[in-house]
Amino acid sequence: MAESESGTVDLEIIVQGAQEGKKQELRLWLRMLSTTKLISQEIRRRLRNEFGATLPQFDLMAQLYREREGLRLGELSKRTMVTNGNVTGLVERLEIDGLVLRETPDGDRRVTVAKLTAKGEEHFGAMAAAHEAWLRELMADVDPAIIAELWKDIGAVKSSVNNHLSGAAFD
Amino acid sequence: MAESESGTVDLEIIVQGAQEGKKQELRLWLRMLSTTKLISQEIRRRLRNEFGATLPQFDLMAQLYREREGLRLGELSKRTMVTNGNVTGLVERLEIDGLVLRETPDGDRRVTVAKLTAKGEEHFGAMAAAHEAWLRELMADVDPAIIAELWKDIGAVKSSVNNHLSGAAFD
DNA sequence: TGCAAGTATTTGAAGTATAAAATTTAAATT
DNA sequence: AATTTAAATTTTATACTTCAAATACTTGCA
Repeated sequence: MAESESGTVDLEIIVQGAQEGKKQELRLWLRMLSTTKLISQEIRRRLRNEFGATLPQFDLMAQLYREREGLRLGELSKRTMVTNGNVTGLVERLEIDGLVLRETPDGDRRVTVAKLTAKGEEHFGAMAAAHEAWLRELMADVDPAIIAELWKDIGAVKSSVNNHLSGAAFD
Repeated sequence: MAESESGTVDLEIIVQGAQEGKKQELRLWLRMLSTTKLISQEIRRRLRNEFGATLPQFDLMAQLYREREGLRLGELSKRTMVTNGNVTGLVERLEIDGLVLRETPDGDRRVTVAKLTAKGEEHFGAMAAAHEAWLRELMADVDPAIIAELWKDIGAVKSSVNNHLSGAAFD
């Protein structure tokens, strides 16, 4: 913050800062994107090889696991950030595998509620334990303090993004 | 749950630390994933509305833009983290739109090189400028120092993940 | 009562994604 | 030269993705 004294040192920093600062967000985004892709691909591969499941199916089941009474498809769509039309097919396939079941409540026949079957709960339990261990393994070289800081700072990014969206959608 | 009279303080901290630390990586991953999805969806929407392009197409063109002589499809696959088979269709559609062209070099007829057409370069140039501005806008509320730190720390995560992959693939 | 307006889900079309098998061409062996 | 091995891409099959339009049901209100 010292612009004082002789005054030439900071000029360099300012000039450089202006150039770099311009693309800083882009660089961060590209790195976030490639890192997320990398992890996703690895998790996807392991889910497939060890449990015969896909990542979207895992995500969907994770939501149902913590709401044992089940969830409406629309609510499932919001929580998984998957479009409505997509949830339909996802639940359909899981129902065929006997992991999820659909039912229409008496009150409102427009609604479909999806919930895990006993088989689904058991299956997901095993996957969730492995999934958590995989993440610890993949991030093993990162200092826990850094992990905590990243969690906080990415939260700030998320808030900013949420404040500048063009359409709808919130967190 | 105290195990001894005198030495219980640290134990609690340790136990709690172990519990929390256990899921820290999972929490970070979930936040990274949801934030990345959020930004992707917004970028996707804007690319579609303002340029009639998709995100994968944009990514692919970005690679070709910085390699004016063109790239082999295999190389394109690595750089975009998109599978081989998928690159084929992606390039095919871009060729139909006249943004990309394919050619087979004389030396090796197994190879296909894709490069941007003049129209493709012009089109991408406009998109890239907008894209960069969008990211600055979306992250506008985040302190530049935090952006820089995130870039560095996510780099550490990426390295760790690369060191613990089960199959192949590097950065 | 009756129908316009709203809500919840499904369907359809085009594109993107993966893994794995198949194809084509090149290089290395024998 | 014929055979094997390897490399680069395409094809195939299935799943996931989005957006937009269609369907089915509910509600509010004249």
